[in-house]
Amino acid sequence: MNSQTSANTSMARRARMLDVIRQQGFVSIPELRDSLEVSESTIRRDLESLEESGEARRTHGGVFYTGSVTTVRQFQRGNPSDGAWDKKRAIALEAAKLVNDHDTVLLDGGSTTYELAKQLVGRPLQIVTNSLPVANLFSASDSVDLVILGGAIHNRTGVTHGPFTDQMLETINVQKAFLSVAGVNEKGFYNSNLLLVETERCMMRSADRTIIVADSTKFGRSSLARMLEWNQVDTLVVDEDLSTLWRDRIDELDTNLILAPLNNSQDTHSNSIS
Amino acid sequence: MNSQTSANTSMARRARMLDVIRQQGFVSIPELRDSLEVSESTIRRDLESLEESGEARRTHGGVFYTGSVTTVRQFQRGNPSDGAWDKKRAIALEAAKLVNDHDTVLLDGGSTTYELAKQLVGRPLQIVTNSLPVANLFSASDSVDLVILGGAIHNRTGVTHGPFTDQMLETINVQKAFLSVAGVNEKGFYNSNLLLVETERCMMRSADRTIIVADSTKFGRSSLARMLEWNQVDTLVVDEDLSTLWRDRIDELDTNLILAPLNNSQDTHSNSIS
DNA sequence: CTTATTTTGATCGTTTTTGATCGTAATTCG
DNA sequence: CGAATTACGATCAAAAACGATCAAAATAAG
Repeated sequence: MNSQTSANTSMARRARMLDVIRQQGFVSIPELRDSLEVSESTIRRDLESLEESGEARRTHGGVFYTGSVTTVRQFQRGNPSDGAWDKKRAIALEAAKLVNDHDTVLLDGGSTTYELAKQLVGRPLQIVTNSLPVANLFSASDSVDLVILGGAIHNRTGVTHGPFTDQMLETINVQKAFLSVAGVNEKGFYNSNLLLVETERCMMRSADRTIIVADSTKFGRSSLARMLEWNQVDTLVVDEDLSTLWRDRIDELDTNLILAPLNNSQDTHSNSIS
Repeated sequence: MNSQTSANTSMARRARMLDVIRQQGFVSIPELRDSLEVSESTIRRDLESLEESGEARRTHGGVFYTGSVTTVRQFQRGNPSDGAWDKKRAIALEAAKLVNDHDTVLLDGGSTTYELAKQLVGRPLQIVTNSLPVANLFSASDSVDLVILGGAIHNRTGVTHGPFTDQMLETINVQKAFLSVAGVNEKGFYNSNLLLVETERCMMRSADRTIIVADSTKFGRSSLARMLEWNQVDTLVVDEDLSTLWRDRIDELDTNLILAPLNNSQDTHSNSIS
């Protein structure tokens, strides 16, 4: 009941900014300037920090919302439980380099592919996905042609699967398919659900290149259903914590291995994605 | 503005300060100075101690309350209340009554059908939809079997359409389909996009009953593409602001008309946020 | 009543944040 | 393919906020 925008600090401003971005999906900088009544310079600076924390993604002409799941207000102190998250993000950065503009890309569900999707927002691409969260990321974007694979939703994960999905995949061809896994061992790649695995097999058949994204903790683990054999996979993107044992093993196969560097330094200004 | 009678000790002041901080979530130092009528230096000192005890968190420009489990303070979440929004909600309430438990229901995109979807969350149903926002509503629900119609995403609206969608609809049968429209005139029902209209025709063919939800402002308006004729529609749900002219016209057809009462009571608190 | 200790308020130099300007890069349009 | 327009990042000066220091007022003790 007092002044409406009394909270005139950078933090409060960024919170409001993020609110606007979330609501609209995409906002231009002049719009934000009018809406928040600060200079464009300030907007740019805030956006820089907002992008760094992964909550938004800048492009020429504005910002996309990529909303991290962490709605919790966090100060500059690092979250202790981010070990695995750093790996996923590093993998996503490397995997994003494998994608060229105007590619047709298939994205599976899963947290790592979701991170990859966040990196791809704003680029001119054709995206095919069976993941509801991934689809939400791109749905506001003009630069992306988005195709959703229909089918029944798997409740926990928010991905479609089943005969509808598989049938639709048969008539689709993509250049690169990015798949996630629950486990990797010497026999192949695993996931936890039989129907999902069947859908992922269809994905592989629809793709010219199959790329697996998996953090190093997945290695040596198996799961219920075997999805793919080693020789069916073209490229594998893993964080550099992968043991030398596995590196050597993969060397002997004709699967490409890409190791994603884990940037532990707080060098945040050098990462530019073109 | 209150009496700061004899309780002018530092402890009492800090207690009041914390009260203000808790209430507002965030306060600037000048605000606290005005509110407590002491100098800024004193405020700073108090804040220092308050931060040390972990009850508040200072930042440049002010203080955040961190006292207990931070009720994540939303700044302004207010949706600018539309007049039309009340109508959509009234229509949604009536339309929800047409749905029985364990029905198979098809939901089109659009703001009115979205309101309907919100009313259906939690009920045991099979839901088929081409709308990304609608799918998100149900994706976390255990009681719903959710099927998404695949296909290309129409950017602005977040619904799938096109040949994939149509093809998938051919193999699907639902009991009731709820469709939204952009306009209604004496010739039939209109929407703005040709491909979307084609998809909606397929929806109608897949449904035993076709139900149109449209608020009264849509009547008399046409749009680019005619979707359906009057005789293809079983039931029409409209708010009670519909003119008598249109009521009489519809009376002469064999389309069921359901008028949704507009509750003018301020029952705006029942909208729940997932 | 005087003195010592604590608390408060004011001042000043330093740091952070902000807004404007300008050259460069990207995008659009002809 | 080149020109015009728009958006971007870097730089710099002004403004705001901060911490530290010191004097004045209030409180407590001798």
